[in-house]
Amino acid sequence: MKIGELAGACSVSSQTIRYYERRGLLALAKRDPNGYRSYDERAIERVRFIQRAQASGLTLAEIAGIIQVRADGSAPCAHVDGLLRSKLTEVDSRLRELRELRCELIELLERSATLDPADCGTDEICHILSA
Amino acid sequence: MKIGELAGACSVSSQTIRYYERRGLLALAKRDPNGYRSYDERAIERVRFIQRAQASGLTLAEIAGIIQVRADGSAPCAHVDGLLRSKLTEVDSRLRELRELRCELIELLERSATLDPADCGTDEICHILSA
DNA sequence: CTTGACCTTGAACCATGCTGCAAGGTTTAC
DNA sequence: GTAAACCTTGCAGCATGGTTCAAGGTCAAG
Repeated sequence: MKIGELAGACSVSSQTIRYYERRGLLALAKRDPNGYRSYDERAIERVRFIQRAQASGLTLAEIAGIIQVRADGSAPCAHVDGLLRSKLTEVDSRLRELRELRCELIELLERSATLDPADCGTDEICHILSA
Repeated sequence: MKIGELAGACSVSSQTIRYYERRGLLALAKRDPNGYRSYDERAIERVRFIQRAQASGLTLAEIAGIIQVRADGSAPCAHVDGLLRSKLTEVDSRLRELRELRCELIELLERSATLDPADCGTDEICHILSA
């Protein structure tokens, strides 16, 4: 399987595959006599793993870390569990921030609805966003 | 008022002030005979405006756009209202995404709690994140 | 035998909001 | 008079997850 076929099977670009290899997410590929990278079915599974991990909010660096633990011979379960927990904490605090931001935006929009643009003085930028 | 004083008054660095100038968020400052930038009180108000707009989730590019409308002589209220509305839409969809991600993380963590690391086969990276 | 589609490498570029550095000039305090 | 603390400029770098480019090699179809 050449790089383009692997990429197509996983709906990413060939460049992305090479990028994953550089980042240590994919092992150095075997090469055909012409120098082309050659992959087997397990490479598809590996890319899918990366995609599932990304969908769980893990960064490529974190995913590379998981793969490294496995490569070192241990089950990365405890490590993964820890990552998922801290990711949950991050998501929760980001959710709090966004909810606050949402409130702020609603307030500003209500204010905007009651203000007349004609009253927006030239000595300020815009009274909707004034102090 | 020199750049460091303005920066201190707004709790940002001098570099940030220069950066805002380069980005078109602050007008080119008047210069003292020695070449130092010289600001008046209104510069403080301007930086505070930028900070409030940022706290509302607007990007520096969007804030520069607002300032440009004002510089062109019009009240930017309608423009600001539009930006705030689209920002609310963005925040709402980001909230949806994060809530989904949170569910996904909870499910994975429940799964993690029921799986035994000893069952995590070497033919996969980690069964917590398997298909 | 040429055209087009694929493959190779390394490096630069994208957005975002700054921050840091180098190499100098100025001002203030002692 | 000298050292610290400010100011100037321009340019490079950070993190993130890729994308794009340049300049070439390989392969299959017609």
